[in-house]
Amino acid sequence: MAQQGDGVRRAPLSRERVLRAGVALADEVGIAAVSMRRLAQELGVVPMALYKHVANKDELLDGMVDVVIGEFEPPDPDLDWKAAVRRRVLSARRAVLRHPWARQAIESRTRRTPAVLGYMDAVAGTFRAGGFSADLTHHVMHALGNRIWGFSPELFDEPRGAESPAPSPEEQQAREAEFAQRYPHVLEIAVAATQGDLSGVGGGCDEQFEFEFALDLLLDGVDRLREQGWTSRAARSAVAPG
Amino acid sequence: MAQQGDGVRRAPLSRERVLRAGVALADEVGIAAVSMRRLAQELGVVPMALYKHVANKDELLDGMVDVVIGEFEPPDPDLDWKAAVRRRVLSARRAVLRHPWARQAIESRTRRTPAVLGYMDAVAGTFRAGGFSADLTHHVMHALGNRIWGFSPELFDEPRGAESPAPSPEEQQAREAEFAQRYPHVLEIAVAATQGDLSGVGGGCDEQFEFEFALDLLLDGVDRLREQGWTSRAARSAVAPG
DNA sequence: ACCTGAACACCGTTCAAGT
DNA sequence: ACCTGAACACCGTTCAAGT
Repeated sequence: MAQQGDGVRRAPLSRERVLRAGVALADEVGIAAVSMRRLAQELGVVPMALYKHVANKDELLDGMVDVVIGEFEPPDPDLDWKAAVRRRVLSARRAVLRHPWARQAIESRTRRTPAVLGYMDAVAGTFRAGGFSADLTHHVMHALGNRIWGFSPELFDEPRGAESPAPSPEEQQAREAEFAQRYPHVLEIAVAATQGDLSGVGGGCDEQFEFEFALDLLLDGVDRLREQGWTSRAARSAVAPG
Repeated sequence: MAQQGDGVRRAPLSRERVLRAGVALADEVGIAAVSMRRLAQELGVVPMALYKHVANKDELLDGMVDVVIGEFEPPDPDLDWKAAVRRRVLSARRAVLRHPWARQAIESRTRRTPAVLGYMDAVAGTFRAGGFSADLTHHVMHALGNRIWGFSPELFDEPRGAESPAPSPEEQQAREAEFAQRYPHVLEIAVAATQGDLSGVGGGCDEQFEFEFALDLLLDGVDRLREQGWTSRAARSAVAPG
């Protein structure tokens, strides 16, 4: 039964629809709760039916990342290389922030799909057009690392959703005193980051500022190398001549 | 039966032993194959027994990362800040390379254990001792990101273990031609990276060189900021005055 | 009081039996 | 030829029943 009974979900399955449903489900319940079975249920379909559109769960996740990449906006082609890279990466960032699971999915995927390669090619092409050698472009891409996807790793804890039942004020104070003694420098930079508001260590720092700080540091750094005609051959032989 | 029958595994369980066994198992079979049940079996113990030493699987993984952090070697205290950070990070890199699963485990963990905080405190302390303000130190740590753990993200495919049955030479050539047309810049930088040896795109690049390139780029960049007396307040008001 | 086997509520994926 | 229910070989974790 329920074969043609409920009549609500009649749109035929397709890879596109499976992937979009995967993205929507991950947006709603988090990536950890996305399973083949749960996704099938969401689509009103038997789990096995998904296997006609994706080979396995890995391919599903790859495809979901591709959907996010599809949301990246290409920058105005008239921009100079630095502005173009900035815009492209900040557009990627907006997409990744819209899909909180995407960061972890991108980090754990190793498969390079056409969408992934296409994006990397566009970024590399921007550097090449800006006068970077293929050699330097390669190293620059490595230096940017996952920042080309618009995110940098979480250094500190994610803000916690009150999992422990709120310690008493005096216990809280004792804990902070111990923290200050054991990790004085971490405390210090957390204070510097939040101008004194310590609601959860590391909780209140301006991630967007950090991202752009690091991005510009890297772009300015490689710009300088480009101007100097840096090559990896010269860099290697400077360390180990011969 | 087997309660006292086999006599081989009699060392009493402890958190230490559980974590070390977890590390050894992950080294052997990969992190994906590490399950509570499998680990218990490896220790000659019923799965439930592990729960006396770790609260759950998340805590097991956190503990395993802590074991790896325990292998980091603190640098000679007489080194200047840049050399000290370099040594520390490169020591972390050696440990992470010894445990290939550690990279992914560190990326996916969000819990900040005492071991994690202790290491971050040491790195932050090195910058502070080198004349960096707490403010700049904070931004520098963010810019380094996961590179303080000794790894940078994989940009290209991991070398694949012949999963497809080796295409025919002409098919291989057709595939390469299509790749060259669709992703010319990716191809170009792959060629530049490997000096023409393209056994698997992106396969043969010198990751250690890339890592040190990016590390030095960042350290030199922040050194310049330190000399200039950079502050985030000034940087912010340069963008949006007032 | 301690320990643990069985059970619960899931997984991804295969495959044989049905139409 | 197509489709799919049941099954396989797993998970992490709970809990009640046993000693």
